[in-house]
Amino acid sequence: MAPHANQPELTDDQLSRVAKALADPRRYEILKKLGTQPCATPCSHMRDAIDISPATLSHHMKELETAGLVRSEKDGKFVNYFLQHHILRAYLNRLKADLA
Amino acid sequence: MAPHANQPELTDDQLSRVAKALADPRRYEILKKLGTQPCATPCSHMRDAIDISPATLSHHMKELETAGLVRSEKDGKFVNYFLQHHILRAYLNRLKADLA
DNA sequence: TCGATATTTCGACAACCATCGAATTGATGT
DNA sequence: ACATCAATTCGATGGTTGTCGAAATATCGA
Repeated sequence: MAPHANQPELTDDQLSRVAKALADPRRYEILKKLGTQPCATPCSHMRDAIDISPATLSHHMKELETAGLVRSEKDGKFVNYFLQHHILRAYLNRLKADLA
Repeated sequence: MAPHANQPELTDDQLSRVAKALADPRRYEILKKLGTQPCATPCSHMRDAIDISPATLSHHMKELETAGLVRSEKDGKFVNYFLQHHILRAYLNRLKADLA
Protein backbone atom coordinates (compact mmCIF):
# COMPACT_ATOMS: atom_id res chain seq x y z
CA MET A 1 0.00 0.00 0.00
CA ALA A 2 1.25 3.44 -0.88
CA PRO A 3 1.95 5.94 1.88
CA HIS A 4 -1.20 7.87 1.00
CA ALA A 5 -3.71 5.53 -0.50
CA ASN A 6 -5.99 7.96 -2.30
CA GLN A 7 -3.12 9.85 -3.91
CA PRO A 8 -2.44 9.19 -7.56
CA GLU A 9 0.98 7.86 -8.43
CA LEU A 10 3.05 10.02 -10.73
CA THR A 11 3.96 8.66 -14.14
CA ASP A 12 7.59 8.98 -15.17
CA ASP A 13 6.56 11.71 -17.53
CA GLN A 14 4.81 13.66 -14.77
CA LEU A 15 7.75 13.17 -12.45
CA SER A 16 10.02 14.75 -15.03
CA ARG A 17 7.63 17.61 -15.74
CA VAL A 18 7.14 18.43 -12.07
CA ALA A 19 10.86 18.37 -11.40
CA LYS A 20 11.54 20.67 -14.34
CA ALA A 21 8.70 22.96 -13.35
CA LEU A 22 10.15 23.36 -9.86
CA ALA A 23 13.64 23.99 -11.19
CA ASP A 24 12.88 27.44 -12.57
CA PRO A 25 13.17 30.20 -9.95
CA ARG A 26 10.33 32.25 -11.37
CA ARG A 27 7.96 29.30 -11.45
CA TYR A 28 9.00 28.51 -7.89
CA GLU A 29 8.06 32.03 -6.86
CA ILE A 30 4.73 31.73 -8.63
CA LEU A 31 3.94 28.50 -6.80
CA LYS A 32 4.98 30.02 -3.51
CA LYS A 33 2.62 32.92 -4.09
CA LEU A 34 -0.21 30.61 -5.09
CA GLY A 35 0.36 28.60 -1.93
CA THR A 36 -0.31 31.60 0.31
CA GLN A 37 -3.52 32.65 -1.41
CA PRO A 38 -6.92 31.21 -2.14
CA CYS A 39 -5.82 32.14 -5.65
CA ALA A 40 -7.72 34.91 -7.39
CA THR A 41 -6.90 36.65 -10.68
CA PRO A 42 -3.45 35.26 -11.24
CA CYS A 43 -1.98 37.18 -14.12
CA SER A 44 -2.91 40.53 -12.64
CA HIS A 45 -1.84 39.63 -9.10
CA MET A 46 1.26 37.75 -10.18
CA ARG A 47 2.51 40.56 -12.30
CA ASP A 48 2.29 42.96 -9.37
CA ALA A 49 4.44 40.71 -7.26
CA ILE A 50 6.87 39.17 -9.70
CA ASP A 51 7.66 41.67 -12.49
CA ILE A 52 7.21 39.55 -15.56
CA SER A 53 5.77 40.14 -19.02
CA PRO A 54 2.29 38.80 -19.81
CA ALA A 55 3.72 36.48 -22.45
CA THR A 56 6.29 34.96 -20.14
CA LEU A 57 3.81 34.53 -17.32
CA SER A 58 1.37 32.79 -19.62
CA HIS A 59 4.14 30.48 -20.75
CA HIS A 60 5.06 29.55 -17.19
CA MET A 61 1.47 29.00 -16.14
CA LYS A 62 1.04 26.57 -19.00
CA GLU A 63 4.17 24.69 -17.91
CA LEU A 64 2.86 24.47 -14.37
CA GLU A 65 -0.51 23.30 -15.61
CA THR A 66 0.80 20.55 -17.89
CA ALA A 67 2.94 19.41 -14.97
CA GLY A 68 -0.27 19.15 -12.98
CA LEU A 69 0.94 21.52 -10.27
CA VAL A 70 -1.83 24.05 -10.89
CA ARG A 71 -5.38 23.97 -12.16
CA SER A 72 -7.03 26.87 -13.97
CA GLU A 73 -10.57 28.14 -14.04
CA LYS A 74 -11.87 30.78 -16.37
CA ASP A 75 -13.84 33.62 -14.83
CA GLY A 76 -14.96 35.96 -17.55
CA LYS A 77 -12.01 38.07 -18.61
CA PHE A 78 -9.82 36.54 -15.92
CA VAL A 79 -8.29 33.18 -15.18
CA ASN A 80 -7.97 31.85 -11.66
CA TYR A 81 -5.31 29.38 -10.70
CA PHE A 82 -5.26 26.84 -7.88
CA LEU A 83 -2.26 25.10 -6.46
CA GLN A 84 -2.68 21.32 -6.65
CA HIS A 85 -1.34 20.27 -3.31
CA HIS A 86 -1.86 16.56 -3.90
CA ILE A 87 0.48 16.53 -6.91
CA LEU A 88 3.10 18.29 -4.88
CA ARG A 89 2.67 15.76 -2.09
CA ALA A 90 2.90 12.89 -4.57
CA TYR A 91 6.16 14.35 -5.84
CA LEU A 92 7.58 14.68 -2.33
CA ASN A 93 6.56 11.12 -1.51
CA ARG A 94 8.16 9.83 -4.69
CA LEU A 95 11.42 11.61 -3.93
CA LYS A 96 11.39 10.28 -0.42
CA ALA A 97 10.70 6.73 -1.61
CA ASP A 98 13.27 6.75 -4.41
CA LEU A 99 16.12 8.61 -2.82
CA ALA A 100 15.84 9.35 0.86
CA MET B 1 13.77 26.58 15.30
CA ALA B 2 14.05 24.64 12.07
CA PRO B 3 12.32 21.28 11.76
CA HIS B 4 15.67 19.47 11.97
CA ALA B 5 17.99 21.51 14.07
CA ASN B 6 21.38 20.17 12.99
CA GLN B 7 20.53 20.35 9.31
CA PRO B 8 22.01 23.19 7.28
CA GLU B 9 19.56 25.50 5.54
CA LEU B 10 19.86 25.65 1.79
CA THR B 11 20.90 28.92 0.23
CA ASP B 12 18.81 30.12 -2.70
CA ASP B 13 21.68 29.15 -4.95
CA GLN B 14 21.77 25.61 -3.55
CA LEU B 15 17.99 25.31 -3.81
CA SER B 16 18.19 26.13 -7.48
CA ARG B 17 21.11 23.77 -8.11
CA VAL B 18 19.46 20.85 -6.31
CA ALA B 19 16.19 21.37 -8.17
CA LYS B 20 17.98 21.48 -11.52
CA ALA B 21 20.07 18.46 -10.62
CA LEU B 22 16.95 16.44 -9.85
CA ALA B 23 15.23 17.54 -13.05
CA ASP B 24 17.43 15.50 -15.40
CA PRO B 25 16.25 11.88 -15.79
CA ARG B 26 19.76 10.49 -16.07
CA ARG B 27 20.93 12.26 -12.92
CA TYR B 28 17.82 11.02 -11.17
CA GLU B 29 18.74 7.45 -12.12
CA ILE B 30 22.27 7.98 -10.88
CA LEU B 31 21.02 9.21 -7.52
CA LYS B 32 18.58 6.34 -7.27
CA LYS B 33 21.40 3.88 -7.90
CA LEU B 34 23.63 5.61 -5.36
CA GLY B 35 20.86 5.42 -2.81
CA THR B 36 20.69 1.64 -2.95
CA GLN B 37 24.43 1.06 -2.60
CA PRO B 38 27.15 1.78 -0.09
CA CYS B 39 28.67 3.38 -3.21
CA ALA B 40 31.80 1.85 -4.63
CA THR B 41 33.56 2.58 -7.94
CA PRO B 42 30.94 4.83 -9.46
CA CYS B 43 31.92 5.44 -13.05
CA SER B 44 32.51 1.76 -13.69
CA HIS B 45 29.35 0.61 -11.92
CA MET B 46 27.21 3.42 -13.23
CA ARG B 47 28.19 2.80 -16.79
CA ASP B 48 27.15 -0.82 -16.53
CA ALA B 49 23.71 0.17 -15.35
CA ILE B 50 23.00 3.38 -17.23
CA ASP B 51 24.67 3.30 -20.68
CA ILE B 52 26.38 6.65 -20.78
CA SER B 53 29.70 7.92 -22.09
CA PRO B 54 32.50 8.58 -19.60
CA ALA B 55 32.51 12.26 -20.48
CA THR B 56 28.79 12.67 -19.89
CA LEU B 57 28.87 10.73 -16.65
CA SER B 58 31.73 12.86 -15.37
CA HIS B 59 29.78 15.97 -16.26
CA HIS B 60 26.68 14.80 -14.38
CA MET B 61 28.67 13.75 -11.33
CA LYS B 62 30.17 17.22 -11.16
CA GLU B 63 26.71 18.76 -11.35
CA LEU B 64 25.50 16.54 -8.53
CA GLU B 65 28.55 17.38 -6.47
CA THR B 66 28.30 21.15 -6.86
CA ALA B 67 24.65 20.82 -5.92
CA GLY B 68 25.82 19.11 -2.75
CA LEU B 69 23.81 15.97 -3.43
CA VAL B 70 26.87 13.73 -3.59
CA ARG B 71 30.33 13.70 -2.07
CA SER B 72 33.35 12.15 -3.80
CA GLU B 73 36.37 10.34 -2.45
CA LYS B 74 39.35 9.34 -4.50
CA ASP B 75 40.55 5.76 -4.14
CA GLY B 76 43.54 5.22 -6.35
CA LYS B 77 42.44 4.92 -9.92
CA PHE B 78 38.78 5.08 -8.92
CA VAL B 79 36.45 7.65 -7.43
CA ASN B 80 33.79 6.68 -4.94
CA TYR B 81 30.62 8.68 -4.55
CA PHE B 82 28.30 8.98 -1.58
CA LEU B 83 24.75 10.21 -1.59
CA GLN B 84 24.33 13.14 0.79
CA HIS B 85 21.04 12.32 2.40
CA HIS B 86 20.96 15.41 4.58
CA ILE B 87 20.99 17.74 1.57
CA LEU B 88 18.14 15.80 0.05
CA ARG B 89 16.23 16.01 3.31
CA ALA B 90 16.89 19.74 3.51
CA TYR B 91 15.50 20.13 0.01
CA LEU B 92 12.38 18.14 0.85
CA ASN B 93 11.86 20.18 4.00
CA ARG B 94 12.24 23.41 2.08
CA LEU B 95 9.70 22.35 -0.52
CA LYS B 96 7.29 21.30 2.19
CA ALA B 97 7.73 24.57 4.04
CA ASP B 98 7.44 26.82 0.98
CA LEU B 99 4.71 25.07 -0.95
CA ALA B 100 2.89 22.28 0.80
C1' DT C 1 59.66 2.69 -17.82
C1' DC C 2 55.80 1.15 -20.33
C1' DG C 3 51.18 -0.15 -21.33
C1' DA C 4 46.61 -0.43 -19.70
C1' DT C 5 42.71 1.33 -17.33
C1' DA C 6 39.85 5.11 -14.90
C1' DT C 7 38.48 9.65 -14.97
C1' DT C 8 38.56 14.46 -16.34
C1' DT C 9 38.93 18.30 -19.51
C1' DC C 10 38.29 20.42 -23.96
C1' DG C 11 35.77 21.65 -27.95
C1' DA C 12 31.94 21.46 -30.63
C1' DC C 13 27.23 20.69 -31.78
C1' DA C 14 22.31 20.31 -31.35
C1' DA C 15 18.34 20.71 -28.68
C1' DC C 16 15.94 22.96 -25.38
C1' DC C 17 14.14 26.94 -22.93
C1' DA C 18 13.28 31.56 -20.80
C1' DT C 19 12.27 35.92 -22.43
C1' DC C 20 9.62 39.51 -24.56
C1' DG C 21 7.37 42.61 -28.32
C1' DA C 22 3.77 42.48 -31.44
C1' DA C 23 -0.33 40.64 -33.09
C1' DT C 24 -4.49 38.03 -31.81
C1' DT C 25 -8.38 36.19 -29.36
C1' DG C 26 -11.98 36.68 -26.04
C1' DA C 27 -14.99 39.07 -22.78
C1' DT C 28 -16.99 43.21 -20.68
C1' DG C 29 -19.39 47.62 -20.41
C1' DT C 30 -21.04 51.58 -22.84
C1' DA D 1 -20.85 48.17 -32.90
C1' DC D 2 -16.99 49.86 -30.42
C1' DA D 3 -13.33 50.65 -27.23
C1' DT D 4 -10.99 48.55 -23.50
C1' DC D 5 -8.76 45.30 -20.83
C1' DA D 6 -7.10 40.30 -19.79
C1' DA D 7 -4.79 36.65 -21.52
C1' DT D 8 -2.83 33.71 -25.22
C1' DT D 9 -0.23 32.82 -29.39
C1' DC D 10 3.42 33.77 -32.65
C1' DG D 11 8.07 34.58 -33.95
C1' DA D 12 12.55 35.65 -32.93
C1' DT D 13 16.62 35.81 -30.02
C1' DG D 14 20.13 34.74 -26.69
C1' DG D 15 21.57 31.74 -23.26
C1' DT D 16 21.78 27.30 -21.17
C1' DT D 17 22.67 22.48 -21.18
C1' DG D 18 23.03 17.45 -22.46
C1' DT D 19 25.81 14.87 -25.37
C1' DC D 20 29.99 12.72 -26.92
C1' DG D 21 34.67 12.08 -29.41
C1' DA D 22 39.26 13.08 -28.77
C1' DA D 23 42.96 14.46 -26.06
C1' DA D 24 44.90 14.90 -21.58
C1' DT D 25 45.77 13.48 -16.78
C1' DA D 26 46.39 10.08 -13.18
C1' DT D 27 47.18 5.61 -11.20
C1' DC D 28 48.44 1.03 -11.16
C1' DG D 29 50.81 -3.47 -12.33
C1' DA D 30 54.34 -5.72 -14.84
